[in-house]
Amino acid sequence: MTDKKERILVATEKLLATHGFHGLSMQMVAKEAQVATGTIYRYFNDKNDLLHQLHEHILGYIAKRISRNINDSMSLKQRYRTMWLNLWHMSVNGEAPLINQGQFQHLPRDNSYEKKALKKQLFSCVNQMFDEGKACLLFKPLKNEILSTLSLETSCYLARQKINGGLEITDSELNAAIEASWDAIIQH
Amino acid sequence: MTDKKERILVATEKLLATHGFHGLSMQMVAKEAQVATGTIYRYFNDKNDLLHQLHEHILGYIAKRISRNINDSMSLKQRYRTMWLNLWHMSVNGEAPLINQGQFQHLPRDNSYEKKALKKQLFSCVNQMFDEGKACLLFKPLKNEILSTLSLETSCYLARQKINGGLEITDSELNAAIEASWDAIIQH
Amino acid sequence: MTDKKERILVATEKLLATHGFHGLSMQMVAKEAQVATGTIYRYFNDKNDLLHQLHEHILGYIAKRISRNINDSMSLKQRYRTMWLNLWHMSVNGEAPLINQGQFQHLPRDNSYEKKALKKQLFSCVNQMFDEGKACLLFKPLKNEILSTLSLETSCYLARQKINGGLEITDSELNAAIEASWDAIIQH
Amino acid sequence: MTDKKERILVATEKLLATHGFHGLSMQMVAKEAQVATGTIYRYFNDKNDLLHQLHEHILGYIAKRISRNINDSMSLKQRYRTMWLNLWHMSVNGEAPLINQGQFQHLPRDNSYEKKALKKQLFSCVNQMFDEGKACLLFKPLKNEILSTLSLETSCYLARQKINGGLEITDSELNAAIEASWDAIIQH
DNA sequence: AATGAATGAGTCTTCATTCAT
DNA sequence: AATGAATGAAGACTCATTCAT
Repeated sequence: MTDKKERILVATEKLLATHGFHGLSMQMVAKEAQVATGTIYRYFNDKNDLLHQLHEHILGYIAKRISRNINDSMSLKQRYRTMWLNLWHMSVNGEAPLINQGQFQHLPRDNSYEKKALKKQLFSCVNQMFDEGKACLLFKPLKNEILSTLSLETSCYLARQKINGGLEITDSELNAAIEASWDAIIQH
Repeated sequence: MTDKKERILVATEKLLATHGFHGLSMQMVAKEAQVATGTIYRYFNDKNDLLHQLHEHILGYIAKRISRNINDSMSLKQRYRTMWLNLWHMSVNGEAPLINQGQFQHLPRDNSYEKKALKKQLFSCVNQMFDEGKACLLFKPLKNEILSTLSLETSCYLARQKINGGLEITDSELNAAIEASWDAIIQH
Repeated sequence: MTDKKERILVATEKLLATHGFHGLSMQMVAKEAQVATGTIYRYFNDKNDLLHQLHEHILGYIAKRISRNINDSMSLKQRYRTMWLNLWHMSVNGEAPLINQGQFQHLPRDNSYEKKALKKQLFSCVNQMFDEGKACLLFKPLKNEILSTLSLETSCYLARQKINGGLEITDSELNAAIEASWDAIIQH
Repeated sequence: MTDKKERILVATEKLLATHGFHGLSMQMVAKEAQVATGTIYRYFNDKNDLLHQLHEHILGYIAKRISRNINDSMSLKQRYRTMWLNLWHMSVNGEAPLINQGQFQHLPRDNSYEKKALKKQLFSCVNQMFDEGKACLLFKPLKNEILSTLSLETSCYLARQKINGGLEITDSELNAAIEASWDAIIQH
């Protein structure tokens, strides 16, 4: 990817996190990325396109990040803990500030076929874990989306509260939260 | 509350859900509420204030709605199910379209003291349930915020996926999801 | 018509004549009309609409102006001379600077039904003259549009050359031109 | 003339006819001419210069085209008819789409000395015809510009109406129009 | 209390022009 | 000679806010 395009995307992500969707102007992006306003339009059709491409850019990043330090020889529980903490750290460290923030909800043309395909790819290692867990009767027989929401994604929701200043959480509480979310999906 | 003020708030909520935060103009609100533009400024200092008051308005609504059909004679499990389903129906029916959508995240002056107090009030019945559950050793000894995120709030997250078109869910799956989220917080 | 709308139209006509279609900015119009930029958009949908409405405004003016001092008791020749000179003076004095300048050619939505109807009205006295002339066999049996182009409209074309600085013309030459254009349409 | 310069001029003429003066960008011209944007500036100082040179280019074309099939052995009437029809066909066929359209009216630096000289050259055969006609007392003793406007140029004006869709004209009507315009300039 | 016309700063986007390659 | 990425001023249009009525 061109140097400038990359810089524009990075600048947009940063500003989107700070200012939100409204209050994000192309001039601001240009200034932050240290390019001329017009330059943005060489790489993106318009503001919408910029946000869409950013979305895909971020999804790609999350895809890589969520499966860090995961390999098939690990036990299900180990994989679960690792992914949960990957999400947690990514969220808390602001590596993907837009995750779970609904910032992309009002883009027209969203939920397109390509987006869904991308999400498939994103969660491939997640889906594999859930499939295996259900196959050996360790997990409850529910759709992967439901299992994920009940367990893995709680990581992001807790992180959001921490970031917003509404929640402090110790290491042992974090550990207990992981175990509790694990309880939600295993058979008892 | 004045008739006009009420109408303005209702119009704002509707438009906010449809158009998102950006693309919401005072003129649009005035038209939707059948009120002159200037009238809005009788009841609200500025656009920010309108959104803030709307936020509180909505929180108040949710407060009432979440505890519908709840009374102290019900068992903990019954209360949990009822509140979970109250949240679910409210979310799915679009009664509080802004719940969990992050639409209010970028308001300046947010997370103020009054907001937190309001949230306390909002979750008073929720907190009572968690406190009782922990007292009788049925629930895990975790902060109420964590318990809530792991269990009750999954209702909203699932509802959001349903609304976005990314998830279909049957009645039996819904029931299983409630049970699973219950498993997350009880001791095993 | 509102005072401001009138002022905007007048300003636009003036600037259009001076700067042409390109190089006419809404800011210029606003400044010339002594209104705020946004005010223009209370009365006109967009730039196109402004130009369209100006066009009709001008056609209306020409309609009144071309038939000044005309009445049915005058002979055909007298009426012809009067209309020819009305057009001439209007053109030369810059009363309708856009006449015959093709400034409206690139408006989309032009040549609409309403425009044609307006032109009918505009040329009603002209058409009546040509019809009478053909009825008494004084004029050649041609369509009114053709007769008009060959005779009356030469007034504008000559005026345009005078304005552009390409032609000087004396009173007697003017008179001769009227007679010559009369020769074009009468039977010999 | 260089191949590229020619291509740029041709592209500009085409786009000018379609899009009008406004809505013509150098990028569009470059794309249409299959040339890099910067290349245009090898051959033309700026956009104004491009339009000026295009104007001269077109005048040169018209000069050649108007005198096609004309030679001195033809009678005045024959020459008149031929030139009238040359103009007519050129206009109607869109060979010089900018003729009579006022597209060049607002160029600064226009009506320069060179432009006038060019026009002399352009109308040399026309002027010769009018001079001969006046010398033998066939034509009225008026300036050539006036004679031209009253007779020859009606060709363009009628053509414009036909193109705009405001006028349909049969062959016999066309013929009658030529005769009528001839009547305007001859002595009776 | 209510209106809605008016404002003008600010938004997204285009485009004539330059310049390193 | 030719390219086309980059620039940033300027354009059309919007909208939060005010104020005379």
